Amino acid sequence: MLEKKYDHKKVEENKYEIWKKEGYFTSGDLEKKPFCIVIPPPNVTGVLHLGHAWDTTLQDIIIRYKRMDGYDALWLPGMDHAGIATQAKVDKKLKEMGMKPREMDREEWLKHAWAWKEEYADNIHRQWAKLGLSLDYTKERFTLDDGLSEAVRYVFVSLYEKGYIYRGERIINWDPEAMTALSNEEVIYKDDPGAFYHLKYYLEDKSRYLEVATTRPETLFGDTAVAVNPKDERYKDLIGKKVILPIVNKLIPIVGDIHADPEFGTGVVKITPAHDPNDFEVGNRHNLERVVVMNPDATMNENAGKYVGMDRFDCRKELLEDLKKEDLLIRIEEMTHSTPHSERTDAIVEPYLSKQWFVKMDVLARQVLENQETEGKVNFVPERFEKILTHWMEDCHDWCISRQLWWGHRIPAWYKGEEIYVGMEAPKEEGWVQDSDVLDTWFSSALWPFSTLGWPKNTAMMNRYYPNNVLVTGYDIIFFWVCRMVFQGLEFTGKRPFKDVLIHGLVRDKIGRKMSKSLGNGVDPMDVIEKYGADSLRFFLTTSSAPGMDLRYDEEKVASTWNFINKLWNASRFVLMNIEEIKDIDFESSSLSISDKWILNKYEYLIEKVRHHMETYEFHVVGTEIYSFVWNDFCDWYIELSKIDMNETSKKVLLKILTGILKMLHPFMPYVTEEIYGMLPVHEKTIMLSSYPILEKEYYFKETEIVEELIELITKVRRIKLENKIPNDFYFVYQENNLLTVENILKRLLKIEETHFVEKGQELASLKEIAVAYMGHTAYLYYDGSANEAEEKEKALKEIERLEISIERRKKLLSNPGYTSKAPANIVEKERQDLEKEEHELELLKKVHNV
RNA sequence: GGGCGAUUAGCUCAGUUGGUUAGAGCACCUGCCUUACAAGCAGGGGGUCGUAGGUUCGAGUCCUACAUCGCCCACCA
Repeated sequence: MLEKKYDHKKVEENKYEIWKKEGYFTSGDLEKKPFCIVIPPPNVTGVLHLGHAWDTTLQDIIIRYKRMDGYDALWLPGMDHAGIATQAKVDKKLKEMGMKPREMDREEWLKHAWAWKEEYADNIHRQWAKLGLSLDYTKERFTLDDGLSEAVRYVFVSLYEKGYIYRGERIINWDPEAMTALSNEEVIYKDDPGAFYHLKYYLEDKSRYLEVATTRPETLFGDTAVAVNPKDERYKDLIGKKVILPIVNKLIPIVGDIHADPEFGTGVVKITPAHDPNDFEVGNRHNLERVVVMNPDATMNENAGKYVGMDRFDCRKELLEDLKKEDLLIRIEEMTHSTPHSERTDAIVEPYLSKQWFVKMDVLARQVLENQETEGKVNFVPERFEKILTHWMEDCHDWCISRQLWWGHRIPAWYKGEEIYVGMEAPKEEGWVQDSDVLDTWFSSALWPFSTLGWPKNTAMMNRYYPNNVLVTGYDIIFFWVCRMVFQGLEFTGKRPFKDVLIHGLVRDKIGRKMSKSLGNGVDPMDVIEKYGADSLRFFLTTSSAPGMDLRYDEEKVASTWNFINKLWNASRFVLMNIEEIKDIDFESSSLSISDKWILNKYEYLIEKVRHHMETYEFHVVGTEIYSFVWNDFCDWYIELSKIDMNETSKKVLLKILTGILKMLHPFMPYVTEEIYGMLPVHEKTIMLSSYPILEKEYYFKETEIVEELIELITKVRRIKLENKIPNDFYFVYQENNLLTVENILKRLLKIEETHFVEKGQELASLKEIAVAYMGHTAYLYYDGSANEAEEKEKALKEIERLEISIERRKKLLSNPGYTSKAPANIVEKERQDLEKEEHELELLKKVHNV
């Protein structure tokens, strides 16, 4: 027997270990149809937050549903080495231990990094277990393991051979703190206070100067020209002449280039080809020299003259002083300026000329756009997120993939003098030196849906589980990750990597702010589990918002989910108390009572709705449907009705429906459903592997309307009793005989005394009368008391008025030929029926209240 | 500059292809320790669906404009 109160700690103890030990999570039954989800690999940098809990629970719900519904469901776990993020954390830790990570031997450093990885992987495993995720650990992968590293090398080599990977000097985003290149996606623009510094660039003959505005004056050491628009009448004549670069006193040309916008500022732009992507292009057009003025750590280099060795911002300050002294600074225009920051280190990113590896994106992107026009497209749920993919593909720049880091996949390129060798393995001859850089983390993540299945080998797993059925992720990493998986998947497997992408939003705090470390408003899912259990957290996370929308974390809602589970717990307790001797759930339809039929009917509709919304990933609808069925239909009405005449059939119906509820709730709340399921007199070894409820059309009953009528009648009488303070020894007088068939129900649920249930016609003149109209029928209460009849009459009059208005509207509607001819027939028919019903109700009410 | 989302009860959110009386949880009011559950039961109140137009027999839902809030992309000498 169940305890009186639901205890989530007790319920959730040990179950995960058993599931895992028994191999319930393990996929591979070849008799069944395959279904596969590959987990978005969390970074081995830290702990999982509520966003992970949400993301993974969604996947677990899908996987558990499919597993129960007869699929060979593989949910493949794994983690991401997260190059720059992990390296930063390992470095920080080493520094705290008093070491100098950047001066360490690379191999030595990597040992520390792997130790870190092991520690954090354990941590993540523990959290996955707490959440109850049914991951197939026998197939777990890590982005740096041998197989995945081979896939990475294979992809690099073959893209290189196809000409889609090249090495070149370009302006890239340089993170001076991590001292590595970044991709465009790893740069975040923030509005910072800054200024436009207006400088004087004198013409060679010093007859006049050009006013040049810049936000980064320290880059002037790298200026190799100033540009004006060739159509700009103000400066047209100056093209070809020279100006004196301030402070440096070097002559640089004035070039005519469309990059200079006559409308913007003074219309004169300084050109620094080594420190600005646009200037780089201008430099190419005019064969300008590229002068790099900074070191990798963003201190000034020897090209900055006396400022050499200074930090870029110290240099800016001092340079401005010097410019002022020489009267070369016209003014400082303060403004907020959107500055690029490194996503990981937050350092201000320096556009920087550097030799890096790139993926040429044009052909790869076009393939994706073409594929999205076909049947084999990637389906986004909700659909609107497809635009993020297509926009990215329509407007993507070549992808800088080399990173000046140690933690990652080493680039499979070797150099000997000017020669380059790119291959899966190192060249055999002597003298080749491997590129010291590693690849962008997203380069390996992009292969995740298939590299985890053994690709590039032609494995059985690959054949069986690829493409994946669905990918679940947040909208914030669509262009980081989803886009890249799609183009790599198409390029290397010829297929989309996954059929569907289910997109969810971000978890926010109670007042709508993004959860972040700096705000300190983060919520640790492990704390929530401690307080309310994983089942409550899971149900809350997955049923509280519509697909694609953000979610506000609200502890009260988690608590309310706990209450729901407690309700389920107690309903189960009631059922179990009553069905001990039941050994099967087979019953004859002929033995079903009207209330049995009513609940079975509702139950079948529930299965239909739940299955439909599970397939379309509308878990919030599934949640609401089950919630209201359990609480309102099953607990409030059916259980109460079943108490009146508890017989073998109703016991079996109770068991059947409870079993179905547990199964439908299992994907959402695996622990408590397993606990209760195990106590049922009829069950399999685990609910996880039991079969999901299927529709049984024979339980659609049409003759259950009387129960609906009863519910309305009972509700109305309860209100009248409560509002009029009518004592329990009232008389209930029914007008129609069909109420006799449900006499017991009325007596019990309305607490009518045995002798007080009487047919219309008996003389009760000494008592007061209140009429109850319900769904076109009437019943009466007679009682000895001082209730406010006037008030009841008032209510009846209000009801009459409402009915009259409604009838009037319906009549008008039905006499409108536009409506009757254009609206669908079933809608019009329903309108007619409702009109008839209301007219009948009105007539009755008027008669009863002598209006 | 381009795109997206939101605006519905006091709060947090649902609301399928347009269909009549717009739902839930929490909060609120009234009465109950009724043998599964007081973290509960029974009953109740509360919304001119951001604004203004339009389409339609019919609009929370579709179209146009506007307002407010938020997000993404691009640009930013």
